[in-house]
Amino acid sequence: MKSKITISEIAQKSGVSVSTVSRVLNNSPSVSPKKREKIQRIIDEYNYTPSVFARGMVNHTTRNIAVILPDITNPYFASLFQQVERFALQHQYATLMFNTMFVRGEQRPAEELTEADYYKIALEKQVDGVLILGGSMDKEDIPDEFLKALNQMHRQVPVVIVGSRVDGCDCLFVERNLKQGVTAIVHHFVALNHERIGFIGGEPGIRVTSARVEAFQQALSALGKRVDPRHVVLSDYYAQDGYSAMNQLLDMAGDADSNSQLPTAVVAINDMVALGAIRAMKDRGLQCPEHMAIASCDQFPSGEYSVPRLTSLDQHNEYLGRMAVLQLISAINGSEEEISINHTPELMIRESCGA
Amino acid sequence: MKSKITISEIAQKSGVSVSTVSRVLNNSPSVSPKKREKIQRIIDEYNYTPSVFARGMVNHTTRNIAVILPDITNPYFASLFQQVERFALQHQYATLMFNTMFVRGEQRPAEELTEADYYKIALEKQVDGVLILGGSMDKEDIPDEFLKALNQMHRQVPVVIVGSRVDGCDCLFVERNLKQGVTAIVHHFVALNHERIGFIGGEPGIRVTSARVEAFQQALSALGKRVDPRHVVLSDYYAQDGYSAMNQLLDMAGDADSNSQLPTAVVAINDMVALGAIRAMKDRGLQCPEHMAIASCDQFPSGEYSVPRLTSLDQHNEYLGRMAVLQLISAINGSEEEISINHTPELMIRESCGA
DNA sequence: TTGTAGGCGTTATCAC
DNA sequence: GTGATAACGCCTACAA
Repeated sequence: MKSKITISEIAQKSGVSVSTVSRVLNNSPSVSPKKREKIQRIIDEYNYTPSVFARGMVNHTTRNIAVILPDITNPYFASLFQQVERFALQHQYATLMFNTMFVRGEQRPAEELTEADYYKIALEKQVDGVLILGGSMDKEDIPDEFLKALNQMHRQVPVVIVGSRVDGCDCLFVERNLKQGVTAIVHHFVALNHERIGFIGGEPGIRVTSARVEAFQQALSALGKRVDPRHVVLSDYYAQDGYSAMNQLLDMAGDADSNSQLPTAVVAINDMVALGAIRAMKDRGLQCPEHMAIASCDQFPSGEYSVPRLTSLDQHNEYLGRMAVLQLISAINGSEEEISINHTPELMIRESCGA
Repeated sequence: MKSKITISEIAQKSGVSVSTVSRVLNNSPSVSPKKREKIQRIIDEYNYTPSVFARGMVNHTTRNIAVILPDITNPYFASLFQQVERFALQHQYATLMFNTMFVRGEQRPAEELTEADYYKIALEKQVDGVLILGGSMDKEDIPDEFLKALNQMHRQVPVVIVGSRVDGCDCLFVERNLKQGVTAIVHHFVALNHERIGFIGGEPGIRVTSARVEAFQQALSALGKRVDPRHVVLSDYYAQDGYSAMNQLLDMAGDADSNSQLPTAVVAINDMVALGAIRAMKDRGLQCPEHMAIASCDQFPSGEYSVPRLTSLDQHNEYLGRMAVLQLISAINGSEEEISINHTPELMIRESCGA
């Protein structure tokens, strides 16, 4: 690492004091135009950039934010994160990303870091703010100690959580409208004359999932239909989980008394689950949507190129990511208020729903 | 941001000097056990962590690395990056991620940052090392000025590039074996008695693509077969590109004289392209693998749950990511030598190849 | 083994 | 409008 040029060297070469150089660096108005111009020339010539360390020492900021999420390999997080990184950079913030890998428990890193450990690491990195996407934050029962860690972190730096609000958590929230989209799917299915509708995928005990299941049941009972509890099969968020959930559903057909009771349509928690489910159907010689219609709650890229093309919800992740960053930055700048967002998932009707 | 406790306060509370505290912080041996223990207790009690700024001021390191890649939304980069982040953290390095979004030109961020701008930003962030995955680095003709930026960056901090070596670039490289996997696919197809084999997807002028196309042609001609140039349709790396490439291929069937000349098997640059191609076939009433077999060069998660299940190459990205980080860290620690890696893609035979 | 003191590169607060 | 100078929190000779 070549030792960098310092502000005092720039000052010398420009024949001024460090304070004056510092002034042009932070474009303070009180510098004479000619000096300013000369100094700037020298700065450019030597390709000087101020030391982040020295700067940090005095104003205690890094211009870095931390983003903590479970699994960047999951398209939902990837698309959200992409926007976050981009908009943060537009505001001169770089993004430190932490992948907690708390997916299905089994994938935990060897050292057994807990999510709270990640909070601690982020704090040690002296980031100016923390953005949390999903993860344990979204559990139905958040351990007190976890909540405490969160609140404590928020006392040090602003913390924005993309997810459902938690009682007793002081962090800022950017909430998705979890129910509206599901309701739209249900209405769509009912309009298509489906009588028995199921729900597959999503981890039980996680609020993204339970909120959607609840919306699913509410929408149905509002229409005077009831849900067969056997038609709700939760598992997790990946293709293999859609595969296993659909298999469990189809296994019911073996029982004589439930033979004719299979759902004719199912709501999948996301596109990957939908794909896995379609795979499971195919393995039993069943076609989607002919034998069973499917619509998913979370559109992933290229879902429109699958066979069949997936009907799903566009959650407008670009918008969400942008809003989350805006919220974080405004909090970093001292604002207390929560930005209210207008998040409306959009039903993209394609083939898998049979419309 | 609550003002943090400092080393001198810890020193006071422990009844020792700052140097002694500093010694236990950096576990220098010369501290008496009892003092060490007491100091450590106070450190823990007050949850003290040294200021990264002050530390950086003296040893000029951040314990941060930068990862620069084009598009985290692309599963290839996501899986690579996931491993990178994880292994870096195991070595106490946090990861600053930059998503250049240089995908298809059109997606460039509004401010029109070039990749060289990202290098500059990474440098300004004073990272200890830079990891570059794909991007302009992989172009066939790298502009001189770009190469210069790269070399200049490497003079400041170690730069590791995951990709094909570039003449005149001093950075460290972690190279994938681009050809071996393609050859395996070709051999597999030939063993399946395919006479006319095509290649779809991948951006022309990009070396991942051209190296594979070349390997494809070499493998074929080594077997005494020749490639119809019309059967090589390059486009890009996404589903829509597989879709358009396959359509272009199928359009040939319209020409009377080339009617029977369609390939009976194609190699796709990756799973997404393969999926798009299968979609295009379906739209014309064609089945994969019955009408045309497909195998891809880059396996993505859940490719085994698609219809048909995709035959593709497992590039062992976990291994690659780990090696890249190891290379970077060893360079940060002053090692000059390149780690030699043993990268061997593995053919995963599933359904789309028709085996 | 322990403590003292100088310096790392900025910004901010003063004088001028 | 400009220039000294004192922090900022840590590490590392150097002294003891």
